[in-house]
Amino acid sequence: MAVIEDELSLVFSALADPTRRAILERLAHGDATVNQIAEPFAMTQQAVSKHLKVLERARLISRTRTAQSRPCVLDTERLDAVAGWIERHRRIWAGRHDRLDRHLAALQATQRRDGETPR
Amino acid sequence: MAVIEDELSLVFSALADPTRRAILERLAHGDATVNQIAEPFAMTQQAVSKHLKVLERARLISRTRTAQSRPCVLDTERLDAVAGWIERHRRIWAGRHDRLDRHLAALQATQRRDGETPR
DNA sequence: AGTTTGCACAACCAATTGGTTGTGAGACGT
DNA sequence: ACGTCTCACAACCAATTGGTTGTGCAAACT
Repeated sequence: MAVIEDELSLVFSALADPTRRAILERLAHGDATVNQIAEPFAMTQQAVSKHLKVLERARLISRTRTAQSRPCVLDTERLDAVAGWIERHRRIWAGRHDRLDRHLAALQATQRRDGETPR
Repeated sequence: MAVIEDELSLVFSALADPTRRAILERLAHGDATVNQIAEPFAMTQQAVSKHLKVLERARLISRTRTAQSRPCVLDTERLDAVAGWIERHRRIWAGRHDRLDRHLAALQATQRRDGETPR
């Protein structure tokens, strides 16, 4: 339905998949080929290739052609945009909370664990 | 396909829609009823209601029942988790770019708090 | 009591997503 | 030259997404 999709939406939806986040974590430790990336996952090479295309479209990774392999490299710039958006809104919301002195929502802030369950 | 979806994926995919981000921006300026939220959008009230349900499932907003209206309130906590993820990865990636990759193994070991263990 | 307002549930629809298998191109090893 | 390895394209499929209309409940207004 969304023919044209803004950058932010592309990045967020690319990050909305555990497999793709795992791929990014893998790449954070060093560049890798498609097969190296695909190896730990319980899915076909083609499926991983699709995920890489999504990440590439969101410009979270870029790829070069070295002989017959297509090494994947992280692209930091995109993540800065997302971090910027988040930070802006965090600030607004934090301000709102101080002003309104709402319910003791601050108590929930002790929970800082984000569990991931890859397949 | 993803029957069980982790918190992070829920939040990211909730943020991956411009309409929903606009709703959050609207709510940042104050609580609002469904109709107030729906007013500026060129879509039906039911569609907005669906978006609100997505945001609620991602726990980016919470709702109370006040008489016949269902005011929406922002929930900051979730965004902290996302900001945390982003920040962690930004650091790793930044480190990768202006440092020697070899020495990073130690650093990333200390920063890995969300167990993404693909297998 | 009857009407209006605020909201959500249900059924439907087209487009997208995330996976599969099948296939084939291009670079490498021998 | 031949086989192998790396990777992506195409066709297909089920499930999900993002919208619609139709409907109906519950609270509020008159």
